[in-house]
Amino acid sequence: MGHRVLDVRAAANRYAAQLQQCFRPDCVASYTLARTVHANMKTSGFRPRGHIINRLIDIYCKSSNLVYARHLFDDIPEPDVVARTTLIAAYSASGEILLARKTFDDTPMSIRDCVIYNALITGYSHNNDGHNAVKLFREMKLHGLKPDEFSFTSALGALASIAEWECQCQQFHCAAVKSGTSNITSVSNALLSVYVKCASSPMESSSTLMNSARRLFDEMNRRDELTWTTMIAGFVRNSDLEGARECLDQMDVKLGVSWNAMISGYVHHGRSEEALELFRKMHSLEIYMDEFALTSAISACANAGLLEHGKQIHAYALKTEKNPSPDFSLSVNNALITLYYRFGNIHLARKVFDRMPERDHISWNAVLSGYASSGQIEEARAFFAEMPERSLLAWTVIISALAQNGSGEEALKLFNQMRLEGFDPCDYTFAGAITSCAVLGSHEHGRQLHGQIMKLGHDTSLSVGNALITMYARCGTVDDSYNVFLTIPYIDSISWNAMIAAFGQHGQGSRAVDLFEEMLRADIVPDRITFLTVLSACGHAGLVDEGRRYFNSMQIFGISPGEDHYARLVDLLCRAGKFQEAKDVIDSMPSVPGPPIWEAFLAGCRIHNNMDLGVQAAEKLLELIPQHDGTYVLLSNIYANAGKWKEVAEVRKLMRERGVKKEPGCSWIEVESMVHVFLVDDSAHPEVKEVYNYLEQLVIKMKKLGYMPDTKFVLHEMESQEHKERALSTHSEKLAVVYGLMKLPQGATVRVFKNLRICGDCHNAFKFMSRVVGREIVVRDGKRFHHFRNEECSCGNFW
DNA sequence: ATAGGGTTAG
Repeated sequence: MGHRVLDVRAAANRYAAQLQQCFRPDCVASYTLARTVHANMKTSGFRPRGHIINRLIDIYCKSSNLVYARHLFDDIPEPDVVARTTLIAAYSASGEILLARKTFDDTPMSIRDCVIYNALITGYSHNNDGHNAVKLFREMKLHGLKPDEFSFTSALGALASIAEWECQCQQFHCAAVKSGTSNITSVSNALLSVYVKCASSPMESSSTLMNSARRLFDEMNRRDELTWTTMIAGFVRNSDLEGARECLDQMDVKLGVSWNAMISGYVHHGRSEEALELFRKMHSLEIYMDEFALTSAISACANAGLLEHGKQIHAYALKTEKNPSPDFSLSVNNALITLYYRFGNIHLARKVFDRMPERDHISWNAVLSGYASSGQIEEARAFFAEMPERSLLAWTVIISALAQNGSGEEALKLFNQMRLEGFDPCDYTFAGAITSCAVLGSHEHGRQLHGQIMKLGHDTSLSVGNALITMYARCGTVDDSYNVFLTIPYIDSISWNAMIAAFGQHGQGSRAVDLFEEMLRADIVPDRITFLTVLSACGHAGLVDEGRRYFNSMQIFGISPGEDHYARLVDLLCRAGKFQEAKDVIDSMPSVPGPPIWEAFLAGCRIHNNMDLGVQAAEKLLELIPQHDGTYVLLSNIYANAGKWKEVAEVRKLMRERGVKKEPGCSWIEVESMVHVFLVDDSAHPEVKEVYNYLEQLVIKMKKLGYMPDTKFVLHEMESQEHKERALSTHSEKLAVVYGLMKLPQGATVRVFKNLRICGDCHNAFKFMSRVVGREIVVRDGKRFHHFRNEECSCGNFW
């Protein structure tokens, strides 16, 4: 009997020693070893109990074999508090906070100790449930347990994630001092961390809290690497990069994370050069660079425009990836995707994405943004469809991308679908939807959205404001644009640009110029876009001298004119008939004039019926881009106006031979919204009638030539008439209506928005259109339907 | 048996 007890004891000691061996850095090896030891126990009939079974459970937990650990646990008749704590910690680490809680609740009060509380507090802290962590901290005191340094560190860690800090961090500080744990480094570190995190919260007064942190730091009698690192991160969070750098430089032994915190600080504040310099220093000191260092360095390259450096880091990352941890690739690869797509190399970005062993929503969003920002709308659409889960961001990106690429209808459809799927649009999403309305010229829809935006309080958003300015301008109510411009609290150069463009598009050149001058007086620095906008505004309003002057003033603002600026100047001069001067400008260009220049020149020739120069320009253009449909149209217009019908036919033949495709059709919603614009502007501009008369003859002429007119044709025909300039700036939408109606399917109904009445002039307009289209047009006005056919008009009640 | 630091997308 006594022998057997001794045998068992000896075996227990042997197994305990063997299990001790399992604790090695790599979990895999310890797990296999533990299984072997466990198997040996079974074969020799040894029943593990007490600390042996706890050890086993611990090893299984630490090697992510939770299920196995649970089986063992369930076999114990009365698991002690140690086994329970192990399990709670394991559940917490794998995010199973409810199971952790259940295990805790199953534990009898009598055996609960400080450690089991600590384990669950940590669990809540790791699972971002600060409230429950703090609640549990209080409960343990109520149960008569004295919180130790672990309790304080965990609870303080949790505190950083909740909002009502201001009183709590002081309270905790006092409690820690009272309990005598405050001079323990881990507690002070956690406290420091809470202070600096609170300081960076917008709700707190940052300087006070930062001072508390500093005082605590100075009073600490022992500081470890984490203390310094916390201070570095704290300074970085509060935008004091110099303070952070001082800390880093004072550290004798720098942790990897100390470098990382500093580097990411530099990246975050746009100081990419300094970030890369530190990164290089790390490299030369042969400090191991983990995925965070690599990620920050790569995004520094992306921000600083250093593609080659980024590629080098990529190569380095691949080299050191011999022993990849599962999430190594994730953040580094995400940064790489961003790097490549920002340089327009979406193919490389996609390659990185395709090779990733695992992807998160950031990877998906980055590639989607890559397609979107490079205008590859087809790819973006397909990619969006493939996405396993779509965040609000993904929706926003695809909606804005579609809108900016002219697919307003599809963008709005997606916007509605998104809301049906329960997403609440953010201001960026609304901006995308508003842009869609702008693209469609859908005034009513745009106004409805504006209403919703105001209700939800997004109307102070800059991006929404800028989108609204453009939308109202495109929909013909430039005064609404100006109202928005005056109302949004913060405006940037994009707002100014949008507003100047709005005036320009409406032929209000002098208002555009005035606003530009006001912008300069307000010390807003104009950018390339500003000048493009101002130059085209001058062009539409015939302000030749001003345009020339602004063009020459660009250098003062440190902007060298690009080809697009030259194109605007050429356009301006040619519209005014100053062909010689335009030619001189083209000759003075620093680069070889490309398509935009000749397009502007050709358009000018078209207006002034200058056939010789026009044909020259068109030849140059067709050499450069033989597939551009606009050139053929313009050229045939020039010939047609000179009565050279044979040449017109030749141009059209050439076009067919080369397979030049026609522009895409007009969709239903576009028609709907344009009719709206048409009706609004119609009453405001009585001279429209004159335009109709001309159009009517024009269409007849075109049909004689054997083809259906399209928008561009109509527009350019207009320009050759007396009222060309005015017409171009104010009537283009109305002409687009004609175009839209021509593309209407047979029997389609045009809906008119109910706050409009169909009155005299509109009747005439629709009558005219039905003649153009050569068939009946049905217009719905509230409940009433109007039928317009050739000459007469009939009216009836629908119900 | 339990604790504290850092990162990427519009």
